[in-house]
Amino acid sequence: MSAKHQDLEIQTRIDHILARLREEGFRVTPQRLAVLEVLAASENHPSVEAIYDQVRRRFSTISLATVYKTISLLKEIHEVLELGFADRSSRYDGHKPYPHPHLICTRCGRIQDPELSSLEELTREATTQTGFEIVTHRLDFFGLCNDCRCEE
Amino acid sequence: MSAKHQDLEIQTRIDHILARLREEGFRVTPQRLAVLEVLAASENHPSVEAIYDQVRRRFSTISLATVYKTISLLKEIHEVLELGFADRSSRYDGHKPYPHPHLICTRCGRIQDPELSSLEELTREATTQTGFEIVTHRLDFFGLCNDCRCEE
DNA sequence: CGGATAAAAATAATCGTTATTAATAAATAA
DNA sequence: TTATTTATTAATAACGATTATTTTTATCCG
Repeated sequence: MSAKHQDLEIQTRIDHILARLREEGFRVTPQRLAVLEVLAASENHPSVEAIYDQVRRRFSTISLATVYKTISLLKEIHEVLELGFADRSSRYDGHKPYPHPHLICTRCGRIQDPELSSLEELTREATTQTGFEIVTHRLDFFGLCNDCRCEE
Repeated sequence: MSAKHQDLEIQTRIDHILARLREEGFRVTPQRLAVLEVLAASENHPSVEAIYDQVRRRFSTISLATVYKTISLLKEIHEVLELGFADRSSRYDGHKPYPHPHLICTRCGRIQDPELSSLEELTREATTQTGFEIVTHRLDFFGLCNDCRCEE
């Protein structure tokens, strides 16, 4: 994928979220724009701290609370996906704000999105077996990514 | 399953964990016994608070910190599975202390264990697609259990 | 038993997140 | 445009679940 094409994709995503904010009656402020720009541009499911650090480079006076509030707002309008982990840390996905599987490298922290065609079948199996009406899910695989596996 | 049979199963589980504690060189104290008895008897993936409340009925002087420490110890020797959720709450499974799928009712909080045969296939798919060496996983389905679905 | 030392109780500290409040700025009306 | 309304921000206090600390107690093993 060319750099130009990627820039376009990012801008499209930003525009979409801006439209969603207006649509829901929320104001578009420089702080919100800065946060969602970081989320749209980031390829690495950043943490709140990582977002805060990035945003501060261009917006030195922004408050950490504002970052939290903005992320919370984006969650509310379903434009960001929160990945909370057992160790109480959270990472955020601003690209695909709907449930999908993740592969998490326990060595370098990298998070990758696989396309798993058999997930649908698995959901069906769970439904028929238990009588649950399944609304959403969360699926994480943990292990070593290709790079870390070779370095060890 | 008869009540007697269930009692036997619970006792077997308790004995196993006690053996594991001794094996690892940890002492068996009345507090630890009380906590793991609750974990072994509970069918409902209890929270720390729920365990604390149960234990206190028979052991009124036990400290909350002791409950935390005991659970942490049982995690360490891989005899309890912690399920940490995005809202920072945690529930504990003392029956199957290895990764397995869960169905969580978002209305009543009930947690059920399905047997999903296609999970193995899914893991294979993730491995071949990404080059990850998968070590463990976490899979939760959220929705309405059979009872709650009918009551709504 | 008795001593070494792990574990428990009580409580203080920690830390990520949320709530509060006064100041600011965006939207709207005049 | 300017005034007015009200959402949003910044700064910081508060919160709460978990962890660390310290003193006391109790288990284990010879």
